[in-house]
Amino acid sequence: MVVIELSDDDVSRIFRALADTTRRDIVRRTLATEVSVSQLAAAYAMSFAAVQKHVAVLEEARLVTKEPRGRERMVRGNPDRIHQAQRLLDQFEHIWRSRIERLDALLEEEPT
Amino acid sequence: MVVIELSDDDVSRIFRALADTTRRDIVRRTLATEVSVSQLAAAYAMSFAAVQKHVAVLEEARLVTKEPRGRERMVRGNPDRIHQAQRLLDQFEHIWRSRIERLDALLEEEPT
DNA sequence: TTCTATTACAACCATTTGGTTGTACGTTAC
DNA sequence: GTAACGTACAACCAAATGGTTGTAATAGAA
Repeated sequence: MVVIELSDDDVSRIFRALADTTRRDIVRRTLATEVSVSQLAAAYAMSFAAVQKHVAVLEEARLVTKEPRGRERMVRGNPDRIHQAQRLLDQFEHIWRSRIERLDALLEEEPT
Repeated sequence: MVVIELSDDDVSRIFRALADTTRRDIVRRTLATEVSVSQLAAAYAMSFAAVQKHVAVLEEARLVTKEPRGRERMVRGNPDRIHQAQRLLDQFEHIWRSRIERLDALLEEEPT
């Protein structure tokens, strides 16, 4: 696992990309199996172009990759990126935990 | 820990709220210590009203709570909600892992 | 070659977002 | 009581978002 430093904009792009039901569903599908853009488009009640745009947003966030296969573009979910997002949330939990530790330390202080 | 069922809109709201640098910073600050809205506002190069709106977005996503204290409104980060977001990402990883298992099973199949 | 499927991309539109300023209101301090 | 502080909220604005339709290019099938 290569540890990549995420810029603030990267982080925003990742969460932004995940903030849409259709896009989350696309991530699920492309993590489960490899599918073409047109196969994805067939699954949703919206135009092909709309789905194409959703895939583009996910691609910019690097949550999926697109690979040409004949005339199709196969979309693959990127589990590494999901993992990175998880680690971001971990950092929040660390902040919270260290707060609790500080409070505990206060309570344990000997009254002078 | 109470396990709450998150609606699709809830999930969108959570990720949407986290898709902004200022808001992520507010979450960090309010997980670390309790701060008033005006204290938060003082930390950023934008108007009080703008920060107020950011807090409102976080509040709608239940990532923070606001509690009146005198004339101030104290903002507290909600670690439970962060945890829920983490579990959402966990689900994506499960999908990925079960794909790998399927592929492994295929490879292990006896050629007939 | 010709037809069809898949994709790319531009132009357009309504709504949302992230910011602003201004005004009003309750609370604390003097 | 009055001034200052902290908040709420409305109105406004530019830019981004999520959708549409239409057109063009490329690859595969007939």
